[in-house]
Amino acid sequence: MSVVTRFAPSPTGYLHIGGARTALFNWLYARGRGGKFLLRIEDTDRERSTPEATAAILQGLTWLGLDWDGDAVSQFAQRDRHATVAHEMLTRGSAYKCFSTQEEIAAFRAAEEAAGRYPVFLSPWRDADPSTHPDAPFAIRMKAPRDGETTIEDAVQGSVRIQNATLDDMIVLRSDGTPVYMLAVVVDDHDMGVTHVIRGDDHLNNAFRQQMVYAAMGWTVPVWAHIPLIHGPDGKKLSKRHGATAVGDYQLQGYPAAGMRNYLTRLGWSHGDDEVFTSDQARNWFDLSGIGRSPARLDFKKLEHVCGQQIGMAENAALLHEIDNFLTATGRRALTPAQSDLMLRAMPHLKDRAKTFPELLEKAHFALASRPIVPDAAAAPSLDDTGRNMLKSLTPQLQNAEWARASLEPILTDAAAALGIGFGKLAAPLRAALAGRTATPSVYDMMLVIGREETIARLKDAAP
RNA sequence: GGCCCGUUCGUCUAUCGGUUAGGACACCAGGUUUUCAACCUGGGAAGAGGGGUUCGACUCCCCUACGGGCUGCCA
Repeated sequence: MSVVTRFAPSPTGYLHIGGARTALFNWLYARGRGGKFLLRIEDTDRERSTPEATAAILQGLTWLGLDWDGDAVSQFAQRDRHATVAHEMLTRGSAYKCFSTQEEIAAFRAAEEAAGRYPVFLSPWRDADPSTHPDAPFAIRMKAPRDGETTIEDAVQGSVRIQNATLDDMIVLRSDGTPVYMLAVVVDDHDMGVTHVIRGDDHLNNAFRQQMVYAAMGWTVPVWAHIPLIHGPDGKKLSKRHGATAVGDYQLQGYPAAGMRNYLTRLGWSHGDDEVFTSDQARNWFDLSGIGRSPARLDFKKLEHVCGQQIGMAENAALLHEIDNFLTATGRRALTPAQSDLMLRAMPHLKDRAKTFPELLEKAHFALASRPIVPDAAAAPSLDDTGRNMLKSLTPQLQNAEWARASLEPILTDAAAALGIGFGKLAAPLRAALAGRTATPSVYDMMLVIGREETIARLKDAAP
């Protein structure tokens, strides 16, 4: 049996980090098994669903590199099919027409709660004769078993059992003829051939009722896998006050998608002691059995560490491409061809020193800036009289040097020795002149990347 | 309130009855160093509590505590 998974967000806002991880798990599971990963937009709540939200979700998935098979399916578009199934349940006797009004039900609930009881509404129409109300509006309720128990075999949580008596007969079709989410999910999952339902823990309780719909229709129940939710650093449910909860926020802050994927994959899932891995490894290793049972907290420090590792592992050209996208996404000017060229040559010296793109860009300043190089506040003090004099005596020696690290190194170390100072003292003004920054790659690497002419020109700019 | 789920270092986790309870991030100390990043060495740091079962429990069972989820003609 070929694996089919899906991600089914409701388009009521941005792509939440928790949703992103759910999508990632589904994607990983399907992609690692040559299966399909489908996308369904649960837009049946017409009040809250917006096309902007749908676009934001697709954009977030795309940025994360989670590609889906086929077009995104609109749940709302399937409403007729859902209604047909509800009526079929009626025909099969696994559902019935309920003429109780919402007011009656609300009143019942209020009374039960006031009496300190748990309000399970038992419709009086379950076994009544519907022909007594030929023209009255009705909702269709599923006829759920009243006794016994229902068990869910969950790939993460194990066997979960519930007493059927605690469940009421859920509505599957509203009195206005529209289907309810609980029915729509089951019908859609069945129609789309979904074999594995991997979703948040918050749906675990829903699975019981959904499983009853599968049973009523004689459909094959998918493999359930309810994964624990993500919590904020304080252990509470992740919310806006914890800072970034939208994947778009992370993109804008310059975290690499590969790092996000790696971190999110490892959050709540493990493969022995492996912490940093490639996408191929993630796909090959990912399995439902490695998913933990308790909620995990977001740890930004570890996220950054993993991102740093992923930047270091990335191909130079791919990194440059991502930086271009980052610049565009944050509304900044794209790199010129000349800047891209220098950036590419500088990349080997940059990618091991940065955890995020802004950090990498900052360290790439020497390659991106053009003369005259204006030192920032931290670098400027190095270009005092002493510093400038050092540069003045150094410049002529570079004029005819062979432009390779092996020959530049003795020149600089000898120069420092001649001045009776440590190399660090010489490197500071050099760094300030070449980059205008204090955090940069090695001075040798910078000189080699920008070349002799540019190096000497910058030194002369700083110490005329 | 009821039902369901969970609980190993600060955090993410390994362990699937027998380990000095391992790794990673973070932290502390030392080293290296050309800034940043990195790197090397060392260190502190955990089985929520209580009962069982067992020769032996982090591991299996029960209770309590705490945390979370659900409890709609929302999704």
